Amino acid sequence: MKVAELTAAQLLAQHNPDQARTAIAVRIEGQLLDLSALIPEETRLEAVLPDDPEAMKILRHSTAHIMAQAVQELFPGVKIAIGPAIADGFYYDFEYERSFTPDDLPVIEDKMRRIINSGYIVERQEWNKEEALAYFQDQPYKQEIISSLAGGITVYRQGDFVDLCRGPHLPSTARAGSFKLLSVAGAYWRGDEKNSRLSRIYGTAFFEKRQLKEYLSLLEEARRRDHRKLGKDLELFGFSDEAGAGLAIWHPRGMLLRYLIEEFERQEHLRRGYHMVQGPQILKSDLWKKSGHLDYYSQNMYFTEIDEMTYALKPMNCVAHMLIYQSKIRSYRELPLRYFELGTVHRHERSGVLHGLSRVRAFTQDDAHILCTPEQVQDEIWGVMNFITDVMGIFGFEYSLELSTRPDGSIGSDADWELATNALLNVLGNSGHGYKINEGDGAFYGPKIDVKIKDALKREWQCATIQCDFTLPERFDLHYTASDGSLRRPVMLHRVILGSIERFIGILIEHYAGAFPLWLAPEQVRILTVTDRADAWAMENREILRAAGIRAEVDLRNEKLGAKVRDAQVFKLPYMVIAGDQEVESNLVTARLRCGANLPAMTIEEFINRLRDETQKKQN
RNA sequence: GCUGGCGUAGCUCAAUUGGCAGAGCAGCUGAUUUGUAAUCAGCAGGUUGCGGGUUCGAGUCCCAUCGCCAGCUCCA
Repeated sequence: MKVAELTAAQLLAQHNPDQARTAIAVRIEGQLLDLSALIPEETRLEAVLPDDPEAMKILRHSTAHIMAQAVQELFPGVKIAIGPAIADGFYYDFEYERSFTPDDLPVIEDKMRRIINSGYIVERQEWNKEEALAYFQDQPYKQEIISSLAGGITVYRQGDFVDLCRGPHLPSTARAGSFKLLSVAGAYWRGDEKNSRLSRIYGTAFFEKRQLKEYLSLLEEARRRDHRKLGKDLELFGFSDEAGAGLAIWHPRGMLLRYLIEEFERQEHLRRGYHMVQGPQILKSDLWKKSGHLDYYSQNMYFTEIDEMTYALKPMNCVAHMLIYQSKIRSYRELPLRYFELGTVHRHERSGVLHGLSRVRAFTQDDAHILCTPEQVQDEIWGVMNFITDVMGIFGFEYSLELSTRPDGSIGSDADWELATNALLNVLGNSGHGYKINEGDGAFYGPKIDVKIKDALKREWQCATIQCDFTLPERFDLHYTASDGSLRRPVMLHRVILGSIERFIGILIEHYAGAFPLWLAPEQVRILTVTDRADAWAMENREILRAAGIRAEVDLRNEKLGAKVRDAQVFKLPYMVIAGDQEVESNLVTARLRCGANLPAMTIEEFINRLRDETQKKQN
């Protein structure tokens, strides 16, 4: 008996008329399908409604098609490539006689609105290869895609515009929501710079206008918090054309912030049984040959000649730590050995990837190398994991965990990989935190856990990482004497907590929007005088605060109080102390918080105690 | 590195088709002695990133270079 076939829309209308009106697509056994698809009448289907996570992708992908249609109508002869939905929106790649510019965007948007208002039915069709190749004869990118596909081709038609697509799509262009085209950029066909260059237009779309507005204001907020902008405004750091690209220059306020973070790290490491060490900036090339960096990393290294001998600026800190381990015979009783270094490394990053403090050519890692027995590996990883959790908690970051496992072409024995991978997995399992596994994404020398934190732009940054290494102990022929007198090979862990101090500070600036918690504020208190009658009182109290370890300054300028408050606010200083006739008279402190609130008058001792309490909490 | 865009005073920006490089803030000087986000006035500030070229004349056009921005790619 033949089963009647209906479109998904018809079937939905029969069983659930309410949903049929707002449905974007349907889901059948987990598969997304168009409302226009023909399906057997008795199929169980589920409506994909606008609040469904999949609906957003469909909307954005459909909006990309609408944009392609608009571009094709506005710019005859344009070649269209691909246009997928992405995390926050969509893009479409085009090839045209000129690059698109931001000025084109409003024109395209207008056209898109017209297409949406026309309410074209979006129709799914199945073509064979020959039909598709013939139809897209002027579209080389589509031809290439068609040629690479096996079997039937599905296309979507809306008005006169037909695009190759797997779908699903909105049932009509009228169902598109609020959208905005955001930027134009260069891109390459299939992401390969050897291929022809395309002009990419990025946009975003939401079902509700309110959601679009929220997203746009989030983008605006992200721009406002950009660490490159705040770093300059708050006089933290700078760059100089004369110094060179990707080389940060730390100004007094930024250096103080950095010092506070580094000092915090030193104390935390000492507390956890690490030894502080330091290697030189340049080491002989032969040593890099031994470590393997010359073979695997030399294109990123800087070299120099001294006495006819080649040296390299260190791109990583591990090598010197190997030499320290090797400097004497090691017993199992000494292990684990944890060497910690705030190590500055230099890497020749490609010029196009440099970005503020996030990607630089010289940076400092809070690097440690742990050498231990195989039996100790898991405890050591667990210790590092706790360390990371504590530190992220102090800075108030959310983070995600990823395990990267053995890649093709790796070195080390199966047993080594199993031991290390299991140790990492066990720690992740006990962490109480979800994690993702990236199969085959580990380094060739060992598996690793990466910790990623989110910044204001919701970009994820890799900070902490724990990596097992099977090569270096081998290459440096490290061993220790075991309890039975035999010589054994130690296991080595590389790990960083903040990763790059520079990048971490960049993230911190955006995280706090420049308003650092008290313990990190370079200038914690500024005393603002109302008239010069308070100058002596202000300076005297600055000294009292400084003696108590508080970073205090005075503003004695011949300005109105309002102007001084404003300047202190612009610098996002945590505390302002007002110094006028009243304060000189009473000898009490009147403090203003950067949120605008005033504290009741108190003695300088009470004020100091308050600041100490707040600093100790190390929280926002 | 690739593609595109950009580079004017410390900062934010202006300068008609190629036709006298300008403003606000910051700085300095003076006045003002001021109570919670900008007191007033004056002065000074530039080889328009650097180097070539076209032109009677270049901030503007061309070439090269350095740097910045976006994206691609990269991040053993």
